[in-house]
Amino acid sequence: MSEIDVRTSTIIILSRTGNIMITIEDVANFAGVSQSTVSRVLNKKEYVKEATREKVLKAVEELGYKPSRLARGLRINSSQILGLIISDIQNPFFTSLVRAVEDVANQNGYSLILCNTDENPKKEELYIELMISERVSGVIITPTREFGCPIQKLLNANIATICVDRRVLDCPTDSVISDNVFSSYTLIKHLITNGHTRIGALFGSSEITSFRERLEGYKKAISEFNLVIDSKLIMQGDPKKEQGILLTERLLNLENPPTAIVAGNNLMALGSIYASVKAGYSIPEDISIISFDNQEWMGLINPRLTVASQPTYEMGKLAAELALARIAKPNRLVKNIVLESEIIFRDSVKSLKTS
Amino acid sequence: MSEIDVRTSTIIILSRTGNIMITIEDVANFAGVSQSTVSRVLNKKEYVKEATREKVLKAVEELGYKPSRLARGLRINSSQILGLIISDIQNPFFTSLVRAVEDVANQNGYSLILCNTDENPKKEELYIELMISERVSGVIITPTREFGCPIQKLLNANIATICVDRRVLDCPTDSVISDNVFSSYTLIKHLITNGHTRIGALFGSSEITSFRERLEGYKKAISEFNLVIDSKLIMQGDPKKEQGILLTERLLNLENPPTAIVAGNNLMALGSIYASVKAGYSIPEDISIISFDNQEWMGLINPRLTVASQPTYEMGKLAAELALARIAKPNRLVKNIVLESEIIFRDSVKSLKTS
DNA sequence: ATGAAAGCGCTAACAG
DNA sequence: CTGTTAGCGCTTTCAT
Repeated sequence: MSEIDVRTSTIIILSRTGNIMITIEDVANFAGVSQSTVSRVLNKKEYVKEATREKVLKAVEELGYKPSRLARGLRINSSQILGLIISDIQNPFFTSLVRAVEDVANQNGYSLILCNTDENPKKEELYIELMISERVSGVIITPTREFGCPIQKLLNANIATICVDRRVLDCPTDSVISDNVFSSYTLIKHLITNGHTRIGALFGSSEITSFRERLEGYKKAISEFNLVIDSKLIMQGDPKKEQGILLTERLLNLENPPTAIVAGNNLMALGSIYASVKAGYSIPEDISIISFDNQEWMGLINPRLTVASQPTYEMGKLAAELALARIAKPNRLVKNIVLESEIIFRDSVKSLKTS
Repeated sequence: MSEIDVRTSTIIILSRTGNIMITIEDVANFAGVSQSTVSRVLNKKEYVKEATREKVLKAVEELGYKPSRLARGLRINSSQILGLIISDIQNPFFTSLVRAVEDVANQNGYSLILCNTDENPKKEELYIELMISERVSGVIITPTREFGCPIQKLLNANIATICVDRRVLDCPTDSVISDNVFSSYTLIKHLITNGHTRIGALFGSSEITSFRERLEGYKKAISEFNLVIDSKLIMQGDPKKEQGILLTERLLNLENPPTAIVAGNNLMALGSIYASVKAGYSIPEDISIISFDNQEWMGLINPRLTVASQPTYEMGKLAAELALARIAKPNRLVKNIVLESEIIFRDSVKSLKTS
């Protein structure tokens, strides 16, 4: 790493001129009106004589006035900020969700504060408290667990709270999730109808809605086809690449290994593919792999991965809209939205059926 | 899509209890001290008698007091918020950069506001003005162009401003970028030493630092080896997948097509691979492809992609640290940091040399 | 249609 | 060591 200073401090000093933040008072003085008048034209609530309006607008323009959202927020007791608390922005699954929330937020005059919990309840609690301190108008959150989240604190602080991708079951919040049970069930059924009877599963903790429900879908399919649910085949751990690798290795080393593996999310899929290839298995010849969370690269690798694709942008969009709706009407009925996933059938499943 | 109401409005009403935001005054009254004392123990600036301190802390705990960052920010004239203005969070290149900024911000008691410009100067200006309105302490930005960005506005508003991944050349801001010229040069040299003489290039606009410099590195390598710079081989457009596809198709349809293509970023690489495969070319047999911005999937596809990998987390981390440093010392010398990229040689380049 | 004045919740002199 | 007081920049009655 190299560090280069390409400019001199002289230039800096020259550039640091208009340091004074200009306020509503400056605008009022400049326009020769009162602060209330300025406020009125800027918030266009009440009627102002056209001539004064123009005077004010000109002053605003001239002085480059930017109202302080801090002061405004303090006064009206609302920051016009939305908080987004997700587990990890580095997980591409959350990326378009974040984007959607940001889009909706900004279209409606809200700013977006972003936080990553890393599935860590301690961090989650800290961030929830931060949101209260920031007096955000709403929070969209992927809670770390279904019971015992400090989400009630947000509700008590009168902050519109929306769960996304996951739910909490011990307090009444709006939520938007995807149809995890059904999509998991469909995925597993696809495996079974292709002749697979021993299906390894890689999931995150069952304290998290999505993984609990996906496991449920898995079991439902297995039972429905009168196969045995072998607990040795069900692996649960940190839903990241590393655990994906580790748990796949365990699965592959089983006395009676699976012929197919379902990965609980894109990161575990990544790990599972790594581990399989590294162990000398070729996909889908030696092992079939399916996953949740479609990613662009999954259609690019060989073989192209069969996955359950969730409408992540849509989820984020709806969550943000629910937040705005609850801000507008705090006592509206709680709404729990479930979105359909799309199963994308590609080439990572081998048919074991002898035709 | 289905919508299910699983809870009744009764429960909601029951849960909406402690709606009143409790303030420093409440704490002071509860503890039987003045507001200043409460403020003092919470900001641990001055000394407070141990007994009073405990009284206050107990009151804070008891009442669940969370100081309003709005009020605090207004008073001390600093929001303790960092703004991050990037082109698009959906581009995975920015993902770990965002993560890094968020990590540093929160470790230092700052919140993070996120904005996407989509390379749109209008949106960029809007967001810059929003940052001023939010009275953020610092802004980290990937400017949409090297000249004419409204970044001076931030400087005038006395907001610490750091450019990341790109620079502006018409006002003095700190910056952290990667060594685009050199890494591009190295990548192209690798192609040339493998016998490639006609190298197609897919870059974004030269108004953007990274693309301008990568093009520069490209030309430098070509010239150095006494090859001709053929402008037909140099394509520039929106640095996204769609343009990656379109421009690759043009390249492939040239009368005298290239034997290798360099993609200016991960999205163009994605498009280029798509287009090549779709046109029936196999990589690297028929066409060699290299790219910038290493992504996990690039080591997973067949062939594994040769790329220049930038230390994105490190870039974000340094940018955030520069922001904090400038907030602490507004008149420090402007610092421009250049980080080394790592060239990862993999399998997407075919040797044209006959041995 | 506009101005005066109060106050949102907090910090920071300034006293004592 | 602690309390009193005066704002930070804005919105919002209440007058006029």
